Amino acid sequence: MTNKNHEHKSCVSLVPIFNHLDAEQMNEIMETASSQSFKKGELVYHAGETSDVLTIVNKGSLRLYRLSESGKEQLVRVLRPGEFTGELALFNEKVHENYAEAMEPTSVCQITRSDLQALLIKYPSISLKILQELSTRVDQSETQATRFTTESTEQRLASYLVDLLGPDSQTNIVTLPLAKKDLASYIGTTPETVSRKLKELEEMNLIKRISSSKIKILDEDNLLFL
Amino acid sequence: MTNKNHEHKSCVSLVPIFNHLDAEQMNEIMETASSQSFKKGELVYHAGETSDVLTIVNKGSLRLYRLSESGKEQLVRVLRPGEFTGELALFNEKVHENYAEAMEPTSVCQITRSDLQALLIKYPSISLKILQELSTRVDQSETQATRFTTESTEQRLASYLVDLLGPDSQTNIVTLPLAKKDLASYIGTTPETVSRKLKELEEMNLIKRISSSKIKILDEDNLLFL
DNA sequence: AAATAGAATTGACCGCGATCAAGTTTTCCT
DNA sequence: AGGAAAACTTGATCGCGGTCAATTCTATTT
Repeated sequence: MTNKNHEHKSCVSLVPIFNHLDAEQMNEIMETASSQSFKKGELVYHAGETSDVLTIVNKGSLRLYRLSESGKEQLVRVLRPGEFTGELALFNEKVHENYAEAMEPTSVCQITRSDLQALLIKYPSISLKILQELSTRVDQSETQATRFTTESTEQRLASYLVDLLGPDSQTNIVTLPLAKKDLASYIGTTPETVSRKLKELEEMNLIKRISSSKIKILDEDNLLFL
Repeated sequence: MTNKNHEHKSCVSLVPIFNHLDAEQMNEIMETASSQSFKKGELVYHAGETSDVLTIVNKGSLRLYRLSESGKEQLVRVLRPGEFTGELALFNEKVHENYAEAMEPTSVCQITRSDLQALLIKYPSISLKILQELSTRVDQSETQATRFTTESTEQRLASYLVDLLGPDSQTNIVTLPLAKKDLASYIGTTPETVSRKLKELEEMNLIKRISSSKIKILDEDNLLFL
Protein backbone atom coordinates (compact mmCIF):
# COMPACT_ATOMS: atom_id res chain seq x y z
CA MET A 1 0.00 0.00 0.00
CA THR A 2 3.05 2.21 -0.23
CA ASN A 3 3.34 4.64 -3.06
CA LYS A 4 6.21 6.97 -3.68
CA ASN A 5 4.53 9.45 -6.00
CA HIS A 6 2.66 12.70 -6.14
CA GLU A 7 0.75 11.95 -2.94
CA HIS A 8 3.41 13.06 -0.55
CA LYS A 9 4.62 16.14 -2.24
CA SER A 10 2.10 17.98 -0.15
CA CYS A 11 3.13 15.90 2.81
CA VAL A 12 6.45 17.63 2.82
CA SER A 13 5.61 20.99 1.39
CA LEU A 14 2.51 21.65 3.47
CA VAL A 15 3.91 20.64 6.77
CA PRO A 16 5.26 23.18 9.25
CA ILE A 17 8.21 21.07 10.23
CA PHE A 18 9.52 20.94 6.65
CA ASN A 19 8.04 23.78 4.68
CA HIS A 20 10.73 26.27 5.60
CA LEU A 21 13.29 24.30 3.64
CA ASP A 22 14.15 25.02 0.02
CA ALA A 23 12.87 22.99 -2.89
CA GLU A 24 15.87 20.80 -3.28
CA GLN A 25 15.92 19.81 0.34
CA MET A 26 12.24 19.02 0.27
CA ASN A 27 12.83 16.74 -2.66
CA GLU A 28 15.39 14.88 -0.66
CA ILE A 29 12.91 14.36 2.13
CA MET A 30 10.24 13.15 -0.23
CA GLU A 31 12.62 10.42 -1.31
CA THR A 32 12.72 9.04 2.17
CA ALA A 33 9.04 9.37 3.01
CA SER A 34 6.41 6.81 2.13
CA SER A 35 2.67 7.34 1.83
CA GLN A 36 -0.10 5.24 3.18
CA SER A 37 -3.88 5.53 3.11
CA PHE A 38 -6.49 4.45 5.62
CA LYS A 39 -10.22 4.07 5.48
CA LYS A 40 -12.44 5.45 8.16
CA GLY A 41 -12.09 3.46 11.33
CA GLU A 42 -8.78 1.83 10.45
CA LEU A 43 -5.93 2.01 12.95
CA VAL A 44 -2.64 3.59 11.95
CA TYR A 45 -1.10 2.12 15.08
CA HIS A 46 -2.24 0.84 18.42
CA ALA A 47 -1.00 0.83 22.01
CA GLY A 48 1.67 -1.73 22.68
CA GLU A 49 3.01 -1.61 19.16
CA THR A 50 6.66 -0.84 18.69
CA SER A 51 7.17 1.36 15.74
CA ASP A 52 9.92 3.54 14.55
CA VAL A 53 8.23 5.92 12.18
CA LEU A 54 7.10 9.47 12.46
CA THR A 55 3.60 9.73 11.02
CA ILE A 56 2.50 12.99 9.42
CA VAL A 57 -1.10 13.56 8.44
CA ASN A 58 -1.44 14.58 4.84
CA LYS A 59 -5.19 14.50 4.26
CA GLY A 60 -8.05 13.62 6.56
CA SER A 61 -7.74 13.31 10.32
CA LEU A 62 -6.70 10.91 13.05
CA ARG A 63 -8.27 10.36 16.43
CA LEU A 64 -5.63 9.73 19.08
CA TYR A 65 -7.01 8.03 22.14
CA ARG A 66 -6.02 5.91 25.10
CA LEU A 67 -7.72 3.13 26.95
CA SER A 68 -7.60 3.02 30.73
CA GLU A 69 -7.20 -0.24 32.64
CA SER A 70 -10.96 -0.41 32.96
CA GLY A 71 -11.31 -0.12 29.19
CA LYS A 72 -12.66 3.39 29.15
CA GLU A 73 -11.64 5.46 26.18
CA GLN A 74 -10.02 8.85 26.57
CA LEU A 75 -9.64 11.07 23.52
CA VAL A 76 -6.21 12.67 23.66
CA ARG A 77 -6.39 14.86 20.60
CA VAL A 78 -7.26 14.98 16.94
CA LEU A 79 -4.54 15.24 14.34
CA ARG A 80 -5.25 17.35 11.27
CA PRO A 81 -3.19 17.77 8.10
CA GLY A 82 0.33 18.93 8.88
CA GLU A 83 0.38 17.51 12.39
CA PHE A 84 2.42 14.48 13.38
CA THR A 85 2.57 11.71 15.91
CA GLY A 86 4.75 8.81 16.87
CA GLU A 87 7.48 10.81 18.54
CA LEU A 88 7.51 8.74 21.71
CA ALA A 89 8.21 5.49 19.91
CA LEU A 90 10.58 7.32 17.63
CA PHE A 91 12.80 9.21 20.03
CA ASN A 92 12.57 6.89 22.99
CA GLU A 93 12.21 3.44 21.45
CA LYS A 94 9.21 2.86 23.62
CA VAL A 95 5.92 1.27 22.70
CA HIS A 96 2.98 3.41 21.70
CA GLU A 97 0.64 4.39 24.49
CA ASN A 98 -2.01 5.74 22.16
CA TYR A 99 -4.28 4.39 19.49
CA ALA A 100 -4.41 6.32 16.22
CA GLU A 101 -7.59 5.80 14.21
CA ALA A 102 -8.63 7.38 10.93
CA MET A 103 -11.78 9.47 11.40
CA GLU A 104 -12.35 9.63 7.66
CA PRO A 105 -10.42 8.54 4.57
CA THR A 106 -6.97 9.67 5.53
CA SER A 107 -3.53 9.64 3.99
CA VAL A 108 -0.32 9.94 5.93
CA CYS A 109 3.40 10.07 5.21
CA GLN A 110 5.86 8.16 7.27
CA ILE A 111 9.56 8.62 7.85
CA THR A 112 11.62 6.00 9.61
CA ARG A 113 13.76 6.65 12.62
CA SER A 114 17.06 6.28 10.83
CA ASP A 115 16.01 8.48 7.94
CA LEU A 116 14.69 11.15 10.25
CA GLN A 117 17.75 11.14 12.44
CA ALA A 118 19.91 11.62 9.39
CA LEU A 119 17.71 14.52 8.34
CA LEU A 120 17.85 16.12 11.77
CA ILE A 121 21.63 16.00 11.77
CA LYS A 122 21.85 17.33 8.25
CA TYR A 123 19.23 20.05 8.63
CA PRO A 124 19.18 21.13 12.26
CA SER A 125 16.46 23.66 11.62
CA ILE A 126 14.01 20.77 11.37
CA SER A 127 14.77 19.95 14.98
CA LEU A 128 13.89 23.44 16.02
CA LYS A 129 10.51 23.14 14.38
CA ILE A 130 9.81 19.84 16.05
CA LEU A 131 10.96 21.20 19.40
CA GLN A 132 8.58 24.06 18.92
CA GLU A 133 5.71 21.73 18.22
CA LEU A 134 6.48 19.38 21.09
CA SER A 135 6.87 22.15 23.61
CA THR A 136 3.50 23.52 22.54
CA ARG A 137 2.02 20.12 22.99
CA VAL A 138 3.47 19.72 26.47
CA ASP A 139 1.89 23.00 27.37
CA GLN A 140 -1.49 22.06 25.92
CA SER A 141 -1.51 18.76 27.67
CA GLU A 142 -0.57 20.31 31.01
CA THR A 143 -3.28 22.91 30.54
CA GLN A 144 -5.77 20.19 29.87
CA ALA A 145 -4.66 18.26 32.96
CA THR A 146 -4.97 21.39 35.09
CA ARG A 147 -8.49 21.95 33.83
CA PHE A 148 -9.53 18.47 34.78
CA THR A 149 -8.68 19.05 38.39
CA THR A 150 -9.47 22.70 38.90
CA GLU A 151 -12.53 23.41 36.77
CA SER A 152 -16.04 22.04 36.77
CA THR A 153 -17.36 20.07 33.85
CA GLU A 154 -19.51 23.02 32.91
CA GLN A 155 -16.47 25.31 32.83
CA ARG A 156 -14.50 22.88 30.73
CA LEU A 157 -17.32 22.63 28.23
CA ALA A 158 -17.65 26.39 28.10
CA SER A 159 -13.90 26.84 27.63
CA TYR A 160 -13.96 24.28 24.88
CA LEU A 161 -16.67 26.14 22.99
CA VAL A 162 -14.91 29.46 23.36
CA ASP A 163 -11.63 27.93 22.21
CA LEU A 164 -13.39 26.71 19.08
CA LEU A 165 -14.54 30.21 18.36
CA GLY A 166 -11.09 31.68 17.95
CA PRO A 167 -10.44 35.40 18.00
CA ASP A 168 -11.71 36.13 14.51
CA SER A 169 -15.33 35.28 14.01
CA GLN A 170 -18.11 37.54 12.84
CA THR A 171 -20.97 35.13 13.14
CA ASN A 172 -20.01 33.65 16.52
CA ILE A 173 -21.14 30.28 15.26
CA VAL A 174 -18.93 27.31 16.00
CA THR A 175 -19.05 23.91 14.35
CA LEU A 176 -18.31 21.00 16.63
CA PRO A 177 -15.50 19.05 15.00
CA LEU A 178 -16.24 15.97 17.05
CA ALA A 179 -19.14 13.68 17.78
CA LYS A 180 -20.63 14.46 21.16
CA LYS A 181 -19.33 11.27 22.64
CA ASP A 182 -15.80 12.18 21.58
CA LEU A 183 -16.26 15.69 22.82
CA ALA A 184 -17.38 14.26 26.13
CA SER A 185 -14.36 12.03 26.32
CA TYR A 186 -12.04 14.87 25.42
CA ILE A 187 -13.26 17.15 28.16
CA GLY A 188 -13.41 14.29 30.63
CA THR A 189 -17.09 13.61 31.04
CA THR A 190 -19.96 11.56 29.60
CA PRO A 191 -22.28 12.21 26.64
CA GLU A 192 -25.22 12.46 29.03
CA THR A 193 -23.58 15.27 30.94
CA VAL A 194 -22.65 17.11 27.75
CA SER A 195 -26.29 17.00 26.71
CA ARG A 196 -27.47 18.33 30.03
CA LYS A 197 -24.86 21.05 30.29
CA LEU A 198 -25.47 22.32 26.78
CA LYS A 199 -29.12 22.56 27.65
CA GLU A 200 -28.32 24.52 30.79
CA LEU A 201 -26.03 26.90 28.95
CA GLU A 202 -28.80 27.50 26.47
CA GLU A 203 -31.31 28.18 29.25
CA MET A 204 -28.86 30.73 30.64
CA ASN A 205 -28.82 32.42 27.22
CA LEU A 206 -25.12 31.92 26.87
CA ILE A 207 -25.39 29.81 23.73
CA LYS A 208 -27.97 28.86 21.13
CA ARG A 209 -28.03 25.46 19.48
CA ILE A 210 -28.46 25.93 15.73
CA SER A 211 -28.19 22.34 14.61
CA SER A 212 -26.73 19.22 16.13
CA SER A 213 -23.20 20.33 15.36
CA LYS A 214 -23.58 24.11 15.15
CA ILE A 215 -23.76 26.35 18.15
CA LYS A 216 -23.99 30.09 18.35
CA ILE A 217 -22.02 31.72 21.14
CA LEU A 218 -24.22 34.44 22.59
CA ASP A 219 -22.17 35.59 25.54
CA GLU A 220 -18.51 34.73 25.35
CA ASP A 221 -17.57 36.71 28.45
CA ASN A 222 -20.02 35.07 30.78
CA LEU A 223 -19.20 31.64 29.39
CA LEU A 224 -15.72 32.10 30.77
CA PHE A 225 -17.00 33.42 34.10
CA LEU A 226 -18.97 30.36 35.14
CA MET B 1 23.63 36.97 41.56
CA THR B 2 25.25 35.50 38.46
CA ASN B 3 28.52 33.69 38.78
CA LYS B 4 30.45 32.11 35.98
CA ASN B 5 32.63 29.74 37.93
CA HIS B 6 32.90 26.24 39.28
CA GLU B 7 29.19 26.06 40.07
CA HIS B 8 28.02 25.13 36.65
CA LYS B 9 30.58 22.62 35.67
CA SER B 10 28.25 20.02 37.04
CA CYS B 11 25.40 21.81 35.37
CA VAL B 12 26.74 20.79 32.03
CA SER B 13 28.49 17.57 32.84
CA LEU B 14 25.73 16.01 34.91
CA VAL B 15 22.89 16.79 32.63
CA PRO B 16 21.50 14.23 30.18
CA ILE B 17 21.09 16.72 27.39
CA PHE B 18 24.79 17.63 27.42
CA ASN B 19 26.74 14.85 29.07
CA HIS B 20 27.20 12.83 25.89
CA LEU B 21 29.43 15.53 24.45
CA ASP B 22 33.19 15.51 24.79
CA ALA B 23 35.10 17.65 27.26
CA GLU B 24 35.97 20.41 24.89
CA GLN B 25 32.41 20.86 23.74
CA MET B 26 31.19 20.93 27.31
CA ASN B 27 33.64 23.67 28.07
CA GLU B 28 32.21 25.69 25.25
CA ILE B 29 28.74 25.31 26.68
CA MET B 30 29.88 26.31 30.15
CA GLU B 31 31.06 29.57 28.68
CA THR B 32 27.56 30.43 27.59
CA ALA B 33 25.71 29.28 30.70
CA SER B 34 25.21 31.34 33.80
CA SER B 35 24.43 30.15 37.30
CA GLN B 36 21.91 31.43 39.72
CA SER B 37 20.87 30.41 43.22
CA PHE B 38 17.51 30.59 44.92
CA LYS B 39 16.40 30.24 48.50
CA LYS B 40 13.51 28.09 49.46
CA GLY B 41 10.27 29.65 48.33
CA GLU B 42 11.78 32.00 45.77
CA LEU B 43 10.40 32.01 42.26
CA VAL B 44 12.65 31.26 39.32
CA TYR B 45 9.91 32.55 37.04
CA HIS B 46 6.19 33.08 37.15
CA ALA B 47 3.24 32.82 34.81
CA GLY B 48 2.94 35.76 32.47
CA GLU B 49 6.65 36.41 32.39
CA THR B 50 8.36 36.46 29.04
CA SER B 51 11.69 34.86 29.25
CA ASP B 52 14.09 33.44 26.78
CA VAL B 53 16.25 31.14 28.81
CA LEU B 54 16.36 27.43 29.29
CA THR B 55 16.67 26.69 32.99
CA ILE B 56 18.47 23.55 34.11
CA VAL B 57 18.39 22.43 37.70
CA ASN B 58 21.84 21.90 39.10
CA LYS B 59 21.20 21.31 42.79
CA GLY B 60 17.99 21.28 44.80
CA SER B 61 14.54 21.09 43.28
CA LEU B 62 11.85 23.23 41.70
CA ARG B 63 8.11 22.96 42.10
CA LEU B 64 6.32 23.69 38.83
CA TYR B 65 2.71 24.62 39.33
CA ARG B 66 -0.16 26.47 37.71
CA LEU B 67 -2.95 28.55 39.06
CA SER B 68 -6.44 28.12 37.71
CA GLU B 69 -8.76 31.10 37.15
CA SER B 70 -10.24 30.46 40.55
CA GLY B 71 -6.79 30.67 42.12
CA LYS B 72 -6.45 26.99 42.88
CA GLU B 73 -2.98 25.62 42.64
CA GLN B 74 -2.14 22.60 40.54
CA LEU B 75 1.25 20.96 40.88
CA VAL B 76 2.48 20.07 37.42
CA ARG B 77 5.71 18.35 38.32
CA VAL B 78 8.88 18.61 40.35
CA LEU B 79 12.19 19.28 38.67
CA ARG B 80 15.23 17.52 40.08
CA PRO B 81 18.89 17.98 39.18
CA GLY B 82 19.49 17.44 35.48
CA GLU B 83 15.95 18.32 34.44
CA PHE B 84 15.08 21.52 32.64
CA THR B 85 12.20 23.87 32.02
CA GLY B 86 11.41 26.97 30.07
CA GLU B 87 11.09 25.34 26.69
CA LEU B 88 7.74 26.90 25.88
CA ALA B 89 8.98 30.43 26.29
CA LEU B 90 12.20 29.46 24.61
CA PHE B 91 11.03 27.74 21.46
CA ASN B 92 7.73 29.51 21.00
CA GLU B 93 8.37 32.98 22.33
CA LYS B 94 5.30 32.66 24.48
CA VAL B 95 4.84 33.69 28.06
CA HIS B 96 5.28 31.16 30.84
CA GLU B 97 2.15 29.34 31.94
CA ASN B 98 3.78 27.85 35.00
CA TYR B 99 5.29 29.09 38.19
CA ALA B 100 8.69 27.65 39.15
CA GLU B 101 9.46 27.82 42.84
CA ALA B 102 12.51 26.54 44.71
CA MET B 103 11.51 23.84 47.19
CA GLU B 104 14.84 24.11 48.98
CA PRO B 105 18.08 26.00 48.38
CA THR B 106 18.48 25.46 44.67
CA SER B 107 20.96 26.40 42.01
CA VAL B 108 20.22 26.44 38.32
CA CYS B 109 22.06 27.17 35.10
CA GLN B 110 20.54 29.20 32.38
CA ILE B 111 21.23 29.41 28.67
CA THR B 112 19.71 32.11 26.53
CA ARG B 113 17.69 31.47 23.42
CA SER B 114 20.30 32.72 21.01
CA ASP B 115 23.11 30.80 22.66
CA LEU B 116 21.08 27.63 22.74
CA GLN B 117 19.99 27.94 19.15
CA ALA B 118 23.58 28.32 18.11
CA LEU B 119 24.47 25.22 20.09
CA LEU B 120 21.65 23.22 18.57
CA ILE B 121 22.78 24.08 15.09
CA LYS B 122 26.39 23.32 15.88
CA TYR B 123 25.76 20.10 17.81
CA PRO B 124 22.58 18.54 16.46
CA SER B 125 22.83 15.65 18.88
CA ILE B 126 21.73 18.00 21.63
CA SER B 127 18.45 18.43 19.82
CA LEU B 128 17.91 14.73 19.82
CA LYS B 129 18.34 14.59 23.56
CA ILE B 130 15.91 17.40 24.09
CA LEU B 131 13.42 15.83 21.70
CA GLN B 132 13.68 12.65 23.70
CA GLU B 133 13.02 14.45 26.92
CA LEU B 134 10.10 16.45 25.56
CA SER B 135 8.42 13.48 23.96
CA THR B 136 8.66 11.64 27.26
CA ARG B 137 7.10 14.57 28.96
CA VAL B 138 4.23 14.75 26.49
CA ASP B 139 3.57 11.12 27.19
CA GLN B 140 3.68 11.55 30.95
CA SER B 141 1.39 14.50 30.86
CA GLU B 142 -1.12 12.70 28.64
CA THR B 143 -0.99 9.71 30.94
CA GLN B 144 -1.67 11.96 33.87
CA ALA B 145 -4.59 13.59 32.08
CA THR B 146 -6.05 10.21 31.22
CA ARG B 147 -5.83 9.13 34.82
CA PHE B 148 -7.73 12.17 35.98
CA THR B 149 -10.72 11.26 33.89
CA THR B 150 -10.71 7.49 33.96
CA GLU B 151 -9.52 6.51 37.41
CA SER B 152 -10.84 7.13 40.88
CA THR B 153 -8.91 9.21 43.37
CA GLU B 154 -8.09 6.06 45.28
CA GLN B 155 -6.65 4.44 42.18
CA ARG B 156 -4.57 7.48 41.37
CA LEU B 157 -3.15 7.54 44.85
CA ALA B 158 -2.37 3.84 44.71
CA SER B 159 -0.70 4.20 41.31
CA TYR B 160 1.34 7.08 42.63
CA LEU B 161 2.64 5.02 45.53
CA VAL B 162 3.51 2.09 43.32
CA ASP B 163 5.26 4.38 40.86
CA LEU B 164 7.41 5.67 43.71
CA LEU B 165 8.42 2.16 44.54
CA GLY B 166 10.15 1.48 41.28
CA PRO B 167 11.07 -2.00 40.14
CA ASP B 168 14.07 -2.42 42.43
CA SER B 169 13.24 -2.26 46.08
CA GLN B 170 13.89 -4.84 48.74
CA THR B 171 12.31 -3.09 51.65
CA ASN B 172 9.14 -1.97 49.83
CA ILE B 173 9.30 1.27 51.74
CA VAL B 174 8.70 4.46 49.82
CA THR B 175 9.51 7.98 50.94
CA LEU B 176 7.02 10.60 49.88
CA PRO B 177 9.02 13.27 48.06
CA LEU B 178 6.25 15.82 48.47
CA ALA B 179 4.23 17.37 51.22
CA LYS B 180 0.77 15.83 51.37
CA LYS B 181 -0.83 18.97 50.11
CA ASP B 182 1.41 18.93 47.06
CA LEU B 183 0.82 15.25 46.60
CA ALA B 184 -2.89 15.94 46.75
CA SER B 185 -2.60 18.68 44.18
CA TYR B 186 -0.50 16.50 41.92
CA ILE B 187 -2.95 13.65 41.84
CA GLY B 188 -5.88 16.03 41.54
CA THR B 189 -7.51 15.92 44.93
CA THR B 190 -7.43 17.58 48.36
CA PRO B 191 -5.25 16.94 51.43
CA GLU B 192 -8.33 15.77 53.33
CA THR B 193 -9.03 13.07 50.80
CA VAL B 194 -5.42 11.93 50.74
CA SER B 195 -5.55 11.49 54.50
CA ARG B 196 -8.73 9.49 54.34
CA LYS B 197 -7.66 7.30 51.46
CA LEU B 198 -4.32 6.47 53.02
CA LYS B 199 -6.19 5.40 56.08
CA GLU B 200 -8.50 3.22 54.02
CA LEU B 201 -5.59 1.63 52.19
CA GLU B 202 -4.01 0.86 55.52
CA GLU B 203 -7.22 -0.68 56.84
CA MET B 204 -7.28 -2.88 53.76
CA ASN B 205 -3.75 -4.02 54.63
CA LEU B 206 -2.40 -2.76 51.35
CA ILE B 207 0.03 -0.32 52.94
CA LYS B 208 1.47 0.50 56.36
CA ARG B 209 2.32 4.02 57.41
CA ILE B 210 5.76 4.02 59.02
CA SER B 211 6.16 7.72 59.59
CA SER B 212 4.57 10.81 58.13
CA SER B 213 6.58 10.50 54.94
CA LYS B 214 7.44 6.80 54.87
CA ILE B 215 5.03 4.15 53.74
CA LYS B 216 5.54 0.46 53.39
CA ILE B 217 3.86 -1.15 50.41
CA LEU B 218 2.38 -4.42 51.61
CA ASP B 219 0.48 -5.56 48.55
CA GLU B 220 1.58 -4.01 45.30
CA ASP B 221 -0.61 -6.19 43.11
CA ASN B 222 -3.86 -5.40 44.84
CA LEU B 223 -2.99 -1.72 45.01
CA LEU B 224 -3.12 -1.70 41.24
CA PHE B 225 -6.33 -3.71 41.14
CA LEU B 226 -8.52 -1.28 43.02
C1' DA C 1 -36.70 4.25 0.91
C1' DA C 2 -36.66 0.78 4.57
C1' DA C 3 -34.04 -1.28 8.01
C1' DT C 4 -30.79 -1.37 11.60
C1' DA C 5 -27.44 0.29 14.43
C1' DG C 6 -25.23 3.88 16.60
C1' DA C 7 -25.70 8.58 18.73
C1' DA C 8 -28.07 11.78 21.49
C1' DT C 9 -31.41 13.16 24.89
C1' DT C 10 -34.01 12.93 29.16
C1' DG C 11 -35.18 11.13 33.71
C1' DA C 12 -34.27 8.93 38.27
C1' DC C 13 -30.99 7.69 41.48
C1' DC C 14 -26.99 7.75 44.35
C1' DG C 15 -22.08 7.63 45.61
C1' DC C 16 -17.59 9.87 45.47
C1' DG C 17 -15.12 13.30 46.94
C1' DA C 18 -15.16 18.53 47.83
C1' DT C 19 -16.02 21.79 51.38
C1' DC C 20 -16.37 23.68 55.94
C1' DA C 21 -15.04 23.38 60.60
C1' DA C 22 -12.44 22.04 64.63
C1' DG C 23 -8.71 19.90 66.68
C1' DT C 24 -3.89 18.00 66.46
C1' DT C 25 0.72 17.65 64.94
C1' DT C 26 4.75 19.13 62.61
C1' DT C 27 7.76 22.56 60.82
C1' DC C 28 9.91 26.82 60.81
C1' DC C 29 11.92 30.95 62.59
C1' DT C 30 14.38 33.94 65.93
C1' DA D 1 13.91 26.16 73.10
C1' DG D 2 9.58 28.23 72.52
C1' DG D 3 6.03 30.27 69.96
C1' DA D 4 3.72 31.03 65.56
C1' DA D 5 2.33 29.32 61.43
C1' DA D 6 1.70 25.70 58.40
C1' DA D 7 0.40 21.14 57.55
C1' DC D 8 -2.23 17.26 58.65
C1' DT D 9 -6.20 14.58 60.43
C1' DT D 10 -10.94 13.52 61.40
C1' DG D 11 -15.88 14.38 61.25
C1' DA D 12 -20.29 16.00 59.17
C1' DT D 13 -22.64 17.60 55.23
C1' DC D 14 -24.01 18.08 50.51
C1' DG D 15 -23.94 18.70 45.56
C1' DC D 16 -21.85 17.50 41.13
C1' DG D 17 -21.80 14.44 37.86
C1' DG D 18 -21.64 9.30 36.78
C1' DT D 19 -24.56 5.24 35.90
C1' DC D 20 -28.51 2.76 34.32
C1' DA D 21 -32.59 2.69 31.60
C1' DA D 22 -35.95 4.14 28.19
C1' DT D 23 -36.99 6.84 24.13
C1' DT D 24 -36.02 9.55 20.27
C1' DC D 25 -33.17 11.01 16.67
C1' DT D 26 -29.59 10.50 13.06
C1' DA D 27 -26.72 7.98 10.06
C1' DT D 28 -25.23 4.32 7.26
C1' DT D 29 -26.23 0.24 4.45
C1' DT D 30 -28.65 -2.41 1.09
